[in-house]
Amino acid sequence: MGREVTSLQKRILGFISESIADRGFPPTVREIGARLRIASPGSVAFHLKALERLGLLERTAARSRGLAPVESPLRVPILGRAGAGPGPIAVEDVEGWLNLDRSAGRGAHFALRVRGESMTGAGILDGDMALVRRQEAAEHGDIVAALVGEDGVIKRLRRGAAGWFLSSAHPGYPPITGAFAIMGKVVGILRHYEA
Amino acid sequence: MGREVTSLQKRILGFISESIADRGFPPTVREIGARLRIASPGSVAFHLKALERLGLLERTAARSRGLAPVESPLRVPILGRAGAGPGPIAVEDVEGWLNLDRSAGRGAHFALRVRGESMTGAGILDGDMALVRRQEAAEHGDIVAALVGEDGVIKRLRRGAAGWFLSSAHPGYPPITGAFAIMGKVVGILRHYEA
DNA sequence: TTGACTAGTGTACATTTGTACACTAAACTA
DNA sequence: TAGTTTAGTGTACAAATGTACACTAGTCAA
Repeated sequence: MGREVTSLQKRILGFISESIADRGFPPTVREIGARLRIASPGSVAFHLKALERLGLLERTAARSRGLAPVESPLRVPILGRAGAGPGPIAVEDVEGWLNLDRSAGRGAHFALRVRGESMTGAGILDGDMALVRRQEAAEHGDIVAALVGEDGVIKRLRRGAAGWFLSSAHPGYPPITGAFAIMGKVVGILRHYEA
Repeated sequence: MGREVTSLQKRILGFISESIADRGFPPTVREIGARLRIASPGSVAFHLKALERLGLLERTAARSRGLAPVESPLRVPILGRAGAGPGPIAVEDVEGWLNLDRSAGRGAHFALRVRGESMTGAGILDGDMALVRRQEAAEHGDIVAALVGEDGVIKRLRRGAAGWFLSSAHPGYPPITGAFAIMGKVVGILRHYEA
């Protein structure tokens, strides 16, 4: 079995992601075969085994549809230059894929709604969702979720002469130099515009 | 069949989401039964039918694992006030669930990487991903992805005395009053902090 | 007291499904 | 020339799987 993914294998992986995005569940071996004109289930199994070996696919043995692309199944095409007009998106316009990462659901992350204007200078607005990876420490300059008394806040962690402190990114908000506990590091910001 | 979801049905829906988050694919009728101590597959089917009828579950008939919760399977807990320390997140701290919506993958959306500082005043930074819903028109005040010549840009759509134009949100960037085509409306912003 | 609804058991069955095996064939490499 | 890799067909089979059906039982409202 090869060390590099073939174009057919890429198409198989793409079809699996497409199936998950469209229907909510992965295809069967035979559904893959039907789409990619592979008549024999054994031949599809061969490619799935190769994809698993290459670390591009997780499989659950002997389970129907036991396929999970390692790159998230929630993929949105990232457009490069053009891509005008309605209709399907042309393949040549797709620069890559945005993965809304499935690993975020695995317990290591949580979300915190941002309250107030104290971080607008860093592009974090009131109402944004901060995606936080739980960890007890962070580095100078990281944006973190911290617990100050009873309140969870989103601030930038800094180290000064007097030790660690939390700084805001908006005029009029003084740094927090008192006691605080780090809940985790902010790894992403998600904002939703209504309607 | 009832008009309201029962607590058992909620647990079934939760288990389906859990299965997808953990393994990448939904459970079978019998797997649901095994987890929730329902011995008969017919009984599980009864609840799945009820969930479908209530609009909480999409089903693909006669397909193994043909289950897709309407609320996205990619769920991250949103914490309310407390929730400090390591370890599992306490149920009483969870304010709700952030759904990284599966519908985003269904062809109606694409992503565009934001280039430049022209929208920093609206909290949209260089390098952010804009999640765009494809549509040909938008309303006054909407943030849109538009095509100006060959370039895709993220701007705020406005209507003035002289007609529609695109405005930036940063000093020194003049409005775009020439020809442009709307590619879609920006429905979300996703930012990823590395490491 | 009848009906509707929730909740369940047990059985049955036709398909679906993953996997295994034997075999073929082209392209490339050592 | 022999071996490896990619790519495929066809067949077979046990197990998994969705669905259907007949039946039971408790609760609650009309």
